Amino acid sequence: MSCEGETVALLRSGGHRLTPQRQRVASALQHAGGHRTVEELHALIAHEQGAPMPLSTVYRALTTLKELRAVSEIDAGGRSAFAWVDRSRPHHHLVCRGCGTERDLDPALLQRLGDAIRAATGFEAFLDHFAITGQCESCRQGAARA
Amino acid sequence: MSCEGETVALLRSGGHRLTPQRQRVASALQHAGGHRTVEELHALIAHEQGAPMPLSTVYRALTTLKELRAVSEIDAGGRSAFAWVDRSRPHHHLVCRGCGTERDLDPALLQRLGDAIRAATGFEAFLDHFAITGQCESCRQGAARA
DNA sequence: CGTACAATTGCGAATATTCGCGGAGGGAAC
DNA sequence: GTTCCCTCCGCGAATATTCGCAATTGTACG
Repeated sequence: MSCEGETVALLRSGGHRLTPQRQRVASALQHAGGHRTVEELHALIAHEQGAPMPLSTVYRALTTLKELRAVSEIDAGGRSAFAWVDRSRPHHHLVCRGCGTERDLDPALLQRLGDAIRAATGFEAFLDHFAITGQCESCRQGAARA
Repeated sequence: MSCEGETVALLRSGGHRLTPQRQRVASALQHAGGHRTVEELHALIAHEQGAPMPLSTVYRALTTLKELRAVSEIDAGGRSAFAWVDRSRPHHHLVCRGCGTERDLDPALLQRLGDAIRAATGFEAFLDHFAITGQCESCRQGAARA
């Protein structure tokens, strides 16, 4: 993965400092892929990079990266999970409250929402990575019957 | 506020039990209005209802009420806040990451998103009360200049 | 109205997340 | 390359949130 360069540029962009800790957290999340909890990242960092890092530093690095929109936080059923954001390929989740299944949502729909918000209010919504809860079709039918 | 009847019906609906604790938490949130933290609700319950209640019970009642879509949870800058949901009058927030200001968003825009999701996937999105982060117009212009 | 059963509460302990502080180190200016 | 300032890190403590378990209590049923 061509991460180093991207990350460096990103971190520098917001007036934030480029520190090894942030690079390590970013690298861990990029290589792990998908949604990862803080605990998972903490373990990955310790195992795969040789040296451990205090948990609080992982939290702080993630907070900073989140401000830069380099990572997104998603509330995955109680514990929060983080994912590296690929802004060129946004993706979103539909999470069913009934059965817990999760499917992806066409990003175009959310982009349309973003455009509408911008047109109506001048506000630019950050819609890189969203989780929308609701009820899937089969659960809805099951609930209607009961 | 005509709360008692509504709340009773809501609580019974999901196969959940109607307990005094849940009624008290619901009542506190309804009468307080707006977004409230757990700590605020805990204090309100103790003061205005005479008897205190363990914090963990407040958390659990809120979790249950959230499942029933009677309350919504919003991440208000680190600590989470809860609000009573009036499903007949959904409202949403645009929160600027730059200056922190917050404004309401026309619910029709989100309703359109919900309709689109339903048409495309059969999934019914719960869009009663949403917070969307982004950048307001003035902060955007300020950022562009820098 | 009494009984039985399962959901719920209260309590305290476990876990998750944030914070404050003093020292260390990034990076802009010379 | 050196200096200085200011942000950031590591650490431990403070907070916030969840969990386990025994006792309680809604609710369905007879």
